[in-house]
Amino acid sequence: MTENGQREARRRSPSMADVAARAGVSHQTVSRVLNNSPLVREDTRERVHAAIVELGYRRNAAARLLATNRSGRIGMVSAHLALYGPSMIAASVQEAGREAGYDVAVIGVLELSEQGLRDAVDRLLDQAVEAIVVAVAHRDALSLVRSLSLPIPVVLVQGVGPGDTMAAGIDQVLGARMATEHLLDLGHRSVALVSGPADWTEAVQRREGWQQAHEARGVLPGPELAGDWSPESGYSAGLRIARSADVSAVFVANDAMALGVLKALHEVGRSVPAEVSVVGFDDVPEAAFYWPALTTVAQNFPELGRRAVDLTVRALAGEDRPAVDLAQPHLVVRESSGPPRLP
Amino acid sequence: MTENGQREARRRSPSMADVAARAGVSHQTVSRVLNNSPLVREDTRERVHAAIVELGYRRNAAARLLATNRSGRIGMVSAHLALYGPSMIAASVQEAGREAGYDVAVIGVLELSEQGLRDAVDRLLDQAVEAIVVAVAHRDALSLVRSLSLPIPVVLVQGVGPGDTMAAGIDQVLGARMATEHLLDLGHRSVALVSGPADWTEAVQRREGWQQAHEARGVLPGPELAGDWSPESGYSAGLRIARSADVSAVFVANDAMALGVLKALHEVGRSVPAEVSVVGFDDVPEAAFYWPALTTVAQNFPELGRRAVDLTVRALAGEDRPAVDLAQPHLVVRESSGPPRLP
DNA sequence: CACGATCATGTGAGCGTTCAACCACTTTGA
DNA sequence: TCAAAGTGGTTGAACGCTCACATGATCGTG
Repeated sequence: MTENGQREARRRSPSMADVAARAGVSHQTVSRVLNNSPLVREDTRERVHAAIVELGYRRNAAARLLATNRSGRIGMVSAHLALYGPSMIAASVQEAGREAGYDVAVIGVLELSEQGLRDAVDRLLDQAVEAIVVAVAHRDALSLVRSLSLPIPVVLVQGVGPGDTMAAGIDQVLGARMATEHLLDLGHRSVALVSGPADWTEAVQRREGWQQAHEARGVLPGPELAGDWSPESGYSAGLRIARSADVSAVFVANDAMALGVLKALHEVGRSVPAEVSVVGFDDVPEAAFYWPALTTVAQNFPELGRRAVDLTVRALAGEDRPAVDLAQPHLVVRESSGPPRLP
Repeated sequence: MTENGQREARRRSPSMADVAARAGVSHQTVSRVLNNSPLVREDTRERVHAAIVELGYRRNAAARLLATNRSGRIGMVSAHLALYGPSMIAASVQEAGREAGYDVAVIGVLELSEQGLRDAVDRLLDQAVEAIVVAVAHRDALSLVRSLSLPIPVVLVQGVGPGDTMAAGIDQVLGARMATEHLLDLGHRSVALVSGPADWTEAVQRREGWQQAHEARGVLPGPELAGDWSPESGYSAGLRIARSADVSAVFVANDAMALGVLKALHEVGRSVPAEVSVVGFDDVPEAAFYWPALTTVAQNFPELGRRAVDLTVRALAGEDRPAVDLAQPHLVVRESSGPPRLP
């Protein structure tokens, strides 16, 4: 304890007071310099800056947060980050947040239980986030988060529909409709569907778009096969499709399953697109190199991230006018879709 | 200003003092309860807990950090999060960190300049991380980060070689060697290589393993084609391979490029594996559904994450004994590799 | 039955910021 | 000439927690 002074000097990083002493001003003046207050003379400002670099000072974020109660951080809860869509959304929000001057803390929820979600939100709250972006397309998850009534703004960014508030998304119904109409336009009488899991809003919406396209033409939709986003499920759906000779076109709710469908068709010896046309959804970077190159629906994720962050910033600024911001996807036509073989 | 009291009471979230008052104890006792100190009687503990839930109290992390100077957070700087390997590593470290009781803050570096990297580290330092995990396989990036001489431990987790300190990784050389030897064992006289970009340590190491395998047999390696991890680059390499009739086997440094190679071979009409065998690296979830199903090298990412975090925790505990922790990959044989066609 | 242990709790300082209030000194304008 | 307004600074009190230490019970022990 006699070496108290030494110990104290040992490794503590320099504080504002140290800088102030060095520059011969008060700590408050240092604070002003750091916060770009105009109320400080040019030469003192320079003296302070010099002291800062000499001491290698860096401002303590915790103390600042404690005093201001504003962290400059927004939280994001995601699920299924191994899937293409969710991971792209996470990346885009993070990037857009950075551009807007926010740190984005992403928490991936492993199991989509109520508890798991609550934990994720709790951990974000512990990190003092100023707002939370929820990117979980699971239906129950959405309603749960809404029911949490958090003291900070919550913005949705996946599985968004017209009824939502404070939500940014890409119009899944429209995308699916475009894909399906593309196939119908080519002359197919109807289009089969390989869907995603029914408890994902996005799966439901893509199914909806597929249905709408048929309705708009007054024709009955083709058969519907349940998938779970995985290539495996696409593969087994593909085998069943290959068996039924009357299916000439399939809309597959994501590219990974479409890959499985393609494989099944190859194995059975049905050619794509000559015998069966296939359209996917996502436009993963590999899609152009599937065999054959996959026609699919592309989503503008960077744009989505920006819109989500924009919404968040507005909510943070006190704007409470509910808003839904749906961006449009677009169809990328490649080689896996073509006109049906004439009978 | 006259309504100062009201304003103060307005929205401030409850503090330890509030809980203490409510439970009829001192703030310190509340702190003890929160930190599971044994020095508190069971009934007071319950009273405090009750007060906590009644008030909806949650402990202020900033204040805690300010007092303890320990954030319970480790930072991670990643690059190329859109690629399979890097994103898996990021996810696995995050998950392993959580299990070890740490928050993991991931920062994705977009451009791998010195400045970009410095910024990323700066931002992590601002977040008061206790250690930094660097998952950037770019050669220059590695040396740069090492030269930074940060006041906190730095652990490497990608592009790791035998000469490193405090590093966890998967043995890339071994993986590539296994892939190449598999092909040689099948009877191919030599194996061609589609490599990754030369400034990625991992690309260099996979090339090294490919070379070693040939050397061990005393045969000359096949031709080498430069790629950049993208399916496009694999595709154009594939076209060149298809043209040279004497190449019967290719080792492709990642699965995405392997997909491109497969496509090129299909287009030219060379069958896989009858005419050309192809082996990839990564074992992406889709690999089993490529056409044909891709033989490839799988890496145990969750294990890698655990080891990296373990190393970090040990470094945090003051251990400075340098350590390199290389896990073994394993070969997954599927349909894209087979014996050469007899001449 | 007084007397150190041990247990359970309270007290006050300190972490490094920002914020509100205040001060001294200059300029302005009627 | 003097009040008002602006400029460039200082001072001290928060913010909500933990740490070191003090204190008051309770208890076994010689």
